[in-house]
Amino acid sequence: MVTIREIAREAEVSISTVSHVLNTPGGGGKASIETRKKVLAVARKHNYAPSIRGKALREGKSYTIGLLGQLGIYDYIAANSLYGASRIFRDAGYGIELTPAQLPPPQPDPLKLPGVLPPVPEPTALTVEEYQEHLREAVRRLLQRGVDGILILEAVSDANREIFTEISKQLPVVKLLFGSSGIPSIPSSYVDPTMIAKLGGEYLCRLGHREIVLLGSRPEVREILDRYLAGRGLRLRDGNMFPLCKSFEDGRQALRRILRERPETTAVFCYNDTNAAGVLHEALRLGIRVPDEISVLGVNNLEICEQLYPQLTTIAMPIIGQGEAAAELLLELINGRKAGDRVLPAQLIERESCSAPRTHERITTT
Amino acid sequence: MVTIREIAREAEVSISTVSHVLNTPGGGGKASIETRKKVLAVARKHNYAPSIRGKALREGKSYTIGLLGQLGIYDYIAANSLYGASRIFRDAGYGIELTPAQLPPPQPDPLKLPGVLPPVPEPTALTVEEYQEHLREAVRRLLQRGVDGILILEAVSDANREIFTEISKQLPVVKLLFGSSGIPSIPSSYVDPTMIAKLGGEYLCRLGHREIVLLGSRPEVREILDRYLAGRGLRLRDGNMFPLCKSFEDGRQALRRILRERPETTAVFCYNDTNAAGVLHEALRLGIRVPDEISVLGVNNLEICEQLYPQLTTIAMPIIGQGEAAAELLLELINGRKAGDRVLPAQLIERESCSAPRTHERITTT
DNA sequence: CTGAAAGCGCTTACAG
DNA sequence: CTGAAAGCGCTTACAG
Repeated sequence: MVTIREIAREAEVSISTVSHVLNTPGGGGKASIETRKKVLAVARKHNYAPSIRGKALREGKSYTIGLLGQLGIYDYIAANSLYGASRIFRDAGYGIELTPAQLPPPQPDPLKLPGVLPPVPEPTALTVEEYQEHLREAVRRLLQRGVDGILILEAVSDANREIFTEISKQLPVVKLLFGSSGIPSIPSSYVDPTMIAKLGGEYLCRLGHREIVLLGSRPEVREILDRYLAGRGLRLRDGNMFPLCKSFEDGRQALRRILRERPETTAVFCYNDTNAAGVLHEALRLGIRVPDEISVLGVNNLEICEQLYPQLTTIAMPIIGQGEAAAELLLELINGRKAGDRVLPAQLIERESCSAPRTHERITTT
Repeated sequence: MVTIREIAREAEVSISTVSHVLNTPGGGGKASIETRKKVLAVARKHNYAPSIRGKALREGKSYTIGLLGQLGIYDYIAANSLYGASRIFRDAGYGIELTPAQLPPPQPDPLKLPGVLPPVPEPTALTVEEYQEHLREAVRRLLQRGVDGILILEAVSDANREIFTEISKQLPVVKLLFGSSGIPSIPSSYVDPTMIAKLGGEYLCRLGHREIVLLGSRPEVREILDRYLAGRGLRLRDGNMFPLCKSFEDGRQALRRILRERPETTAVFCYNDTNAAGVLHEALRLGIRVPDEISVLGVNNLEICEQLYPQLTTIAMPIIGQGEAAAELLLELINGRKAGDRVLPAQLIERESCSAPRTHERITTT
């Protein structure tokens, strides 16, 4: 890369003048038109753009955002919302610093060849202390690299709340996804859980379902849905049996348990598409017809929805949009303004996995 | 962040001495033990680590790697191999610069709410010229940010070969995934296609299949597999009908066409898990039993394999390992050494979608 | 053994 | 209208 010094020499002016011309787009009325032209011509000729490194040092900021989170780039939703954020940051002249603060991915290498590849640590095996150590180390690196703000891509929990609160005193911090941060100094961008609960409840009621089970939602969603159903003389039928049902495998087991303990169920409201995929998978295995014998509703609208059998009806949310909102929040904070939560809407996507209940046709159970 | 100047003042030494003590871990025999102790104590007290920004400017390097690619973070394989790379870079003191060079994701926002969210451009609609402009802009930003090297996460094509070649003259560049780069100055890390072809061919032959169809592989894989089969008196049965079969939807259509035009087929070798998922989906729809009536073999070992019905037998590759290898290559180049391609092994993962052929039991077609 | 000085690429008062 | 100077945080010869 050519430096400002070389541009100055070739344009036969001082570096001050070069800097000035380049930083006053309109002309500013300072440099003479001739000088201006000459400098711009030389700069264009060399395709010169001021080095961020020099600028950063001088201005005391880095034009870089640090990314902090375990999920990070390894999850469809996180990745796509991050793309949304990256567009906003890019347009504002900011880069995203990825690596040094990145926690391990949620799973080990799909293929381990013993003796050929180094073993990948199993992050699920991390103790709380190890996790916290990991997080602190990540923050330390981010600070050392002088990021201007931090984007958290992780759910706030007892294990990290204190650490996050601590950083937010030193630096602008915004959280992306996973609901509100619960920390006043850390605004968040997320999708309205009330809307998700109501959209799902309303849809299933409209189809005529009265025996509905909810899989793996946060407590507040459950409460909202319960209240909505109560308004129609209904209630959730699962007795809160499945608060932790999240994964594909969880979904499979949940369906078996539903068939055993709640055979009257006509609709399963799965709070993510992944456990919904597990429910569908197990239904296929057991010969339970979806949606004829049981309706399945997901949340997220992942790519996988169209690839499942039957295709999954789900509640979509603006994934890229959440990232954009978070980036806007963080830029607000960096520019010294106040910022509050950004709550985005959801939308129902009808496919094949829900229909009116036809309970009495059920053929198989177990 | 506290600076070296404050450490120096508090330890009552010059900044030179602070820098020296911190940069000679062993003691180096230069500073006195007392001074050393004092400096280290103060540094530790403040949790001081030298700012990368200052160091970078002085040393003429940024300790940052730029990421260039369309897929980037949005794909399971790319994301996980990137995680592998990030670990290596982090341990070497390098960060990864994400945003400004990132091209759009392969697909639009799963949810578009008109009037609520800004529209997301459809990258598939990019013309070659737009794509090239995008790429050049990304490179320009990366250079402006002074990255020490570039990691390319994209297949080399006629549209970008020249641009990539050009960058590799200015900066160390390494390509990750998608086979060899075909550009001498850009080494690559990838999985051995010969091994994939042979593993698949050998496995299907061992099961007794003689009527095999190949879906969506690159030509060289086809050739290798053809040669392997020829050694056993067999040949591929598809007449190269499906070179471009990549997506889920492609897989669905391919199965219908196979049943129509190549009904004798007993095994489908899908060159990725995604089109294999399409084949399985369509088989379910049509009532074709897998593997009883037709065996399906994938490549990649994506998460989805275990979630399909039946679970997909596939050829796995070291995904994180490929990223690690690429990072090592790039560090070699940055440190002024030569580096060649790194070719990694594959491995068969048996699940449920392949068995010995039982063609005569087929019940349905269409 | 320790510190003053130069310099990486830039911007911003300030002087002329 | 233009340029010399200071300084962002660091490291590295060099002098003492």
